[in-house]
Amino acid sequence: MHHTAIRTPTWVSRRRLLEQKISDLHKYSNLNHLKQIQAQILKSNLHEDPYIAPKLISAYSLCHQMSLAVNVFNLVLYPNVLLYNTLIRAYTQNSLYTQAFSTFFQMQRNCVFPDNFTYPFLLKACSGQFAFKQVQMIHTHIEKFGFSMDIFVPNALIDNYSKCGKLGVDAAKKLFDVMTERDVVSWNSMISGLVKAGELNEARRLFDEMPQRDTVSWNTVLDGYVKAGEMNAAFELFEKMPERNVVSWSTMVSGYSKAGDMEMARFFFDKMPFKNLVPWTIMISGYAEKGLANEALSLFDQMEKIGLKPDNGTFISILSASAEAGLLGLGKRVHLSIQKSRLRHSTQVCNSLVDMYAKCGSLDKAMGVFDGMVERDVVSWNSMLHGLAMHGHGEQALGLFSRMRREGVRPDGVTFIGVFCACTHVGLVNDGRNYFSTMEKDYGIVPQVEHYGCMIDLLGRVGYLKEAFELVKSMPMEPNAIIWGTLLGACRMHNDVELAEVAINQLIQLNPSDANNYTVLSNIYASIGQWDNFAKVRLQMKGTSTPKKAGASSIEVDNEVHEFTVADRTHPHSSRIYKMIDRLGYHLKQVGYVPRACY
DNA sequence: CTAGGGTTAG
Repeated sequence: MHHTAIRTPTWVSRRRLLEQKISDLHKYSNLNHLKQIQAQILKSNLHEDPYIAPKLISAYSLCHQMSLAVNVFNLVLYPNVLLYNTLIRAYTQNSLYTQAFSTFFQMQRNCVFPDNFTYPFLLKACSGQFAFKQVQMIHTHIEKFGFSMDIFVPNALIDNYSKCGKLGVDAAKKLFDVMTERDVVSWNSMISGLVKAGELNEARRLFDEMPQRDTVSWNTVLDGYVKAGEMNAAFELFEKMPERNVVSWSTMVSGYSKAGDMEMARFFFDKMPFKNLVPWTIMISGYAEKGLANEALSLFDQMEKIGLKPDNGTFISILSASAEAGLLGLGKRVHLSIQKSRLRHSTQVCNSLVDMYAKCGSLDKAMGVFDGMVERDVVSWNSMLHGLAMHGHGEQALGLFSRMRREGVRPDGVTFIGVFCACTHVGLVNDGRNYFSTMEKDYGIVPQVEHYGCMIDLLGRVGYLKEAFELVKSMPMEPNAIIWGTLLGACRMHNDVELAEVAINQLIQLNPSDANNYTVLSNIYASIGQWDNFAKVRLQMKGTSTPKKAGASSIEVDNEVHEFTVADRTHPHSSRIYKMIDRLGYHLKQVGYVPRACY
């Protein structure tokens, strides 16, 4: 060997060094480190390098820094298919499906053609995220380019189609029927779509027709029975299965829990040969939903004791159940566990915490979590806004809305529901009307039936019944039962019998089998002395059935939830409770409260 | 492809 070794030119070594650093990026996910490297890349003029730019985008994507990732992308003058694929994948990794979708079309506008990787990134990672029309557009493009692809693409299309409602399932069926070659995944995806659409019989027919079935096929049909609440049929199928995995067992646990049979759920849970986080989550959330805080708490402790680390799904699921049932104690316990975990800064988890605290009435704690968040998305703002509005802090809620706009967060349709809810609670009719008229003009949000509902409630409550009714008539969509119900509520408040009759008749038309509506209508006729109409309605009523379960309120005392319905005397301290209510009623009347008139 | 999962008027 010569004593003077051949030196690598500096730019090559620098490039190699950078490449090495970039390859190691995923190990650190350290943002400062990343920015340093990007600066070096820019200095070396390597940002257009078809190998380096995608690596950098992926690294930023892993750090959830999509705006920085997009910056890298925008620096490249002529992005190629690899770069587009990387960006699409980065978007899907960060749950930004709309952006992934538009990037897909942007690449075609720029005459960069999708390759065999583009569709898998788009379809697989976004499975269940696209609306029917979007899947249809992707489908059209695939057919236009006429790729000769493996079975993966049609399978992914069926999967995506079958996750967007009835229309989607029909499209999936069509595609499934024309496929010349099908594997077990094609069948399973199709069956899963039918199960989701509630077409259980059709799903079962296909299942029986399959040339061969794997455990997924069995699990899918099992889930179909569970979703239909047919636990006996589910049990029968479960016993027939040639092989059961953790999903099969979890499906059974979930089914019994949803059916309210926690003993059977626990029986299956205890019998499972292997448990991952999912059955633990199902079981704990199941207990929580039913208000069984102690059972939920002890199981949560047990899960942590055996060394299982809850993931964000576990946290979110249990928190949502705690919020629903008002279990502040359980929620606090979960919060403690979150603070100790590496998920303490997860936006999704914090959003659930905000919602839980707000729904449990602990607004200070909700605000504390909200203020401590490193990154807030629109859901965070919506949760906090709605929490404030729900508990009567209308002004604070509207204040939060202006803060949201100041910080440059784009409100969405849900935000406005919170805003209207706040206006309703403070009685700010003019503000509500203003927000309603500007939401489309200034924010590009087309009012949906829900927004009309809020406005009708707002107008109706303060007695602007005519205006509320005009708004109902002006709706671009068919008013649903909730709209008429809201209007009816307003009529009740302000004793407008005529309009109440209109509303209730609409309700009966929409849902002729609901006996409740006939009762209300007959009471209206009774109250104005139209006894012939009263008799007519009572006669109509006889043909209907299904009295609904009475609405219930609940309160948590010492980790135990007590539920109450109208005229409930089942509680052991019932007489003391009613004595207290009477005293409260007396005091309320003293200060001028007039109970609302009821039909 | 199958089991748990964040905000939504009355």
